[in-house]
Amino acid sequence: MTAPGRRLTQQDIARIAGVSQTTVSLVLNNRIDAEVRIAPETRERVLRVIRETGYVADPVARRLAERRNRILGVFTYEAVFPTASADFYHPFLLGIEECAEEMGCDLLLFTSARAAGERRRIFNEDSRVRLADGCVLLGRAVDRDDLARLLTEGIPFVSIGRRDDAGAPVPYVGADYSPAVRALVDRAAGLGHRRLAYVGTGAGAESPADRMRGFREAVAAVGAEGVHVPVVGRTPEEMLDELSAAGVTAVFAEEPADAVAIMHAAGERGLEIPGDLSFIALGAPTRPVRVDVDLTGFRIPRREMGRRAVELLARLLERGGGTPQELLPCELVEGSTLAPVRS
Amino acid sequence: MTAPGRRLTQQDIARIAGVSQTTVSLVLNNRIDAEVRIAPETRERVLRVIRETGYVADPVARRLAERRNRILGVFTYEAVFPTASADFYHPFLLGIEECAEEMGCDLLLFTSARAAGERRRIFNEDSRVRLADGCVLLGRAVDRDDLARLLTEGIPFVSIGRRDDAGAPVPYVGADYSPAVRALVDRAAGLGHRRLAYVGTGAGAESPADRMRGFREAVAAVGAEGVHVPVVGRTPEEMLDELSAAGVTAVFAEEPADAVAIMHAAGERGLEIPGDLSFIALGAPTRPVRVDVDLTGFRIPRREMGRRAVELLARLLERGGGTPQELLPCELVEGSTLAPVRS
DNA sequence: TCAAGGTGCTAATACGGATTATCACCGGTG
DNA sequence: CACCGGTGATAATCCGTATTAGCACCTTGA
Repeated sequence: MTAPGRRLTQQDIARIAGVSQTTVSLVLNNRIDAEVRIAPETRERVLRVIRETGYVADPVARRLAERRNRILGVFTYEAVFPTASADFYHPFLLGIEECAEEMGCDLLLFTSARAAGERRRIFNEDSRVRLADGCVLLGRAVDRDDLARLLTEGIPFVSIGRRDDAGAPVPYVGADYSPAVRALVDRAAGLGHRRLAYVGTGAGAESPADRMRGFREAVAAVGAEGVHVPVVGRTPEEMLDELSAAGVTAVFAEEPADAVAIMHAAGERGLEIPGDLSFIALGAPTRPVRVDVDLTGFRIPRREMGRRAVELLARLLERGGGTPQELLPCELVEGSTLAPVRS
Repeated sequence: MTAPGRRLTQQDIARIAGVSQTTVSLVLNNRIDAEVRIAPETRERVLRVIRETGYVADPVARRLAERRNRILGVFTYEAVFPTASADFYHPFLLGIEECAEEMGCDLLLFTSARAAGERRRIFNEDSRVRLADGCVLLGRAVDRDDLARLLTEGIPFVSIGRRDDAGAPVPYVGADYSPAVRALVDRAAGLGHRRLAYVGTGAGAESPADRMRGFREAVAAVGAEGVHVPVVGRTPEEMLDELSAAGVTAVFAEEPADAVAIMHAAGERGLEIPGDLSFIALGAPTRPVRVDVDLTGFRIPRREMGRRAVELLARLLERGGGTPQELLPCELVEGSTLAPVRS
């Protein structure tokens, strides 16, 4: 039926339908401007050939000529289908896929982006970001230089997760961590907690920084005392020691997995949770962990963030201009690990 | 540094360096064949301009000139990032991504493939399969007509999962279910089981049919008795009734989730597992299920299948021709739900 | 009978880079 | 001095699609 070797082109369609390549292009793009006219029967004939042959325009050529191919790129610094953090990224991708599907766009995963043995970079020897109309960035730590370059090169993109300026404002859809953390601190304070701890880095990327900021502000506002317990290179037991020594009654953990680990250590020491010690998880686990309690905290609207990012990207592509920046609210999760402080 | 409006082209570089666009291209591609020569000083001059301007070749134009995308399509009949069957498809995708990454290919997810409200089809009004160099097919039930059309249109593809001929042989990477099931039946027979049951459809798609075939052959070979217990529209209790009535001592379940459900029902009736009733799971769960026992059965080499599919597709694209068909062995899982039959 | 105006389509070109065919030049030969 | 082979570069094309300018052809009206 079809020639096995070569891909069908408009030229082929034109030849079969007995018209010019131009006509095929015009029919395909439904150009019925006053400028250009195609007789209904010609149009039908061309459409029939297209239907019969299953012709599809080459997206590359299309992109070269038109600057658009209805392909949205998805760049992730980590593998898209990882084993470890699958649960964390999955909802974002779900949202992205849903929205792309609704908009009739295909998704291009830049899996080729890794320079041999190294970390993925958006711009490697022959970066292919431009194959897509625009792209969505996903990943905990987005390279600052990559961001800057995306901006200066004018490549349309939306980052999932708030990003500070990188020479210029960065378009993003983020989770509004600060108010969520503040609300939880307020609630803890309302339950009598006066010595609160923030467990985590609280810095580095924007999202931990946002949480930390919310924590500090709220603690100051309610006149409580807040301590920062770093987590890198320390065992749950060590952290628990520090918490106990500081007389902390409510633990705010950046990473739920840490909360779980410390809770476990606390349980081993005979502490009751939340009676003796309350735990608040600030987000979703980024490493695999068995969560068997109903942690108090908030839900990162990951799926919605994915959707929104694609929506904003689409808007960027259509109308251009502007630097969309949105923070989506996190929904509080009641849970059962926050209780009134023991008198 | 970078021109704000337009992107630099080879033409620009050529103008600045005082050479032709051809020369720039030749220098860039390091063409030092005997055919083409560039004087060292000219080459240096061009390279300097490139360095100074930060010029990078437009990958789109590049792809147009070569005849390939280095884009591999991934077509899934269900959403790629589903909530329900995530666990089942994930390993395949993991393998696909790994391999694509190693080969420097990007992955195109055909998210646009769904006709409004309907099931996904490869060929809908404006199918975009041809966007990619070739594609990998994933999904339990692959549409027969779609397969046939892929074949007649000569679109390079590899199916994950064995497929029967669809007018012509279909390229695939499958799991070798039959021998795996046979081995398990042999083992059960060796433990004294004489009345075995196959729980599942055992037909429809190729993979259940392969399992059923393995079951039937092995049962016949060892001179045991095999019953087929259909599963559609029946409760675990009903199936358990049938199993008991037939005096079955070993249950081979196509779908581990069914095994778990029936085991649960059996437990409720005071049956001991595997003392009173053995269970063998023929694969991985395709619906979310809480598996708290260590099921005897086999492991579908999903990740390997994903990898292999991409490898074969790559080979198909390079050398062309041939219809690769491979079945990867399933690794037996010892587990703890198969025991000697009670005397 | 010829300009005016509309209709239906196509030739030419752009997009940015890769490739092929060709060309100008120079020193050395017969 | 005509010829030749090697050197260094370029003009011309091509890849597949979109767009623009323009060309035949047909009707109408004067």
